[in-house]
Amino acid sequence: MFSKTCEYAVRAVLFIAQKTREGRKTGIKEISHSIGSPEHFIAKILQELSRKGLVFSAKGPNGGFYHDEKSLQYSLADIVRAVDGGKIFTGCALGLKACSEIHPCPLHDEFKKVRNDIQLLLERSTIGTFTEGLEQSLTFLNR
Amino acid sequence: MFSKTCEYAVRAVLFIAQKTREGRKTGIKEISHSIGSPEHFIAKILQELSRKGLVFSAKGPNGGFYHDEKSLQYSLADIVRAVDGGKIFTGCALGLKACSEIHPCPLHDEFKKVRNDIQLLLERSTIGTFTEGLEQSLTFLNR
DNA sequence: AAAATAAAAGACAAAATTATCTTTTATTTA
DNA sequence: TAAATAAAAGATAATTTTGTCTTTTATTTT
Repeated sequence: MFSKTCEYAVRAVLFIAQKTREGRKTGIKEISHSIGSPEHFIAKILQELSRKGLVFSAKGPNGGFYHDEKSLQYSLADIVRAVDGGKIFTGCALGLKACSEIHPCPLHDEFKKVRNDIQLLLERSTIGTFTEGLEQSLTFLNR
Repeated sequence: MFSKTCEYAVRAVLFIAQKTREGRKTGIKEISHSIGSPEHFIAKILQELSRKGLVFSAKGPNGGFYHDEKSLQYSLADIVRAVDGGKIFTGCALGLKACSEIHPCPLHDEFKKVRNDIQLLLERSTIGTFTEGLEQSLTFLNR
């Protein structure tokens, strides 16, 4: 569904959001350990998200990644788009570039609905949406 | 969503189904040209599908790929499972192996529905479902 | 100012996916 | 039976994705 990169990205972002809610920054080591990802790999991904303003970072002691209030409001769709692009929301199920409403592939009409459901689901979920479930250990992010 | 291999597979199978309905077999050259795929790549994929009984093949002049009546009844879900496995129907959106109903990731409940919709859609579509649209050029498979 | 901390950046490597090319085997037609 | 046809099989290669390692830069604390 999503690339591994994107899976790690979402998990990391949700973890950072949770820590932000607890009032602390969190470093690469803690993140990679907590979401079960390769350390340098998630570092790269977060560098990119940070360039795009979807997370913030601070160097030096007591540094790490965090969200400000505004970035807690970004949606999971924003994260997915930043990492995987919009293909999953708009692309053809059969990979046909020419597929469109007026020139549809055989699956076009059926898949339209599904893709739209996925997008809506991700658009309406902000990064901050999930901190409570994580806080109470109702949900998890590693392994 | 699906791997490139899977996209080609579904396109090829739908094309073969259409030709079967016209009463003819179709060769790798015609298939690859008609669905816009690399020739030897789709050949490999069809070898595999043929081993699994999802398409049939005949060597020699007037040979090629075709469906029998029974294999026209296979669902797109069968094709997807044969190529990509069932991951898309059952896997965790965040790639967490331990994610389950009783131990859910933050997206689990929301994504359950979407994954199920995708599966239902593909389960209820037989290979033969789409020949008419293709026949009448209401839908297409290449580019 | 020095030491410690932590992200940023860049180079490199492994693995998986996608694609190509050549040879072999089976079948049919002439 | 010979020639032509077409899939099967196997080897190899390119590309993309995923993962690792090392060095540099910025910041904070002592």
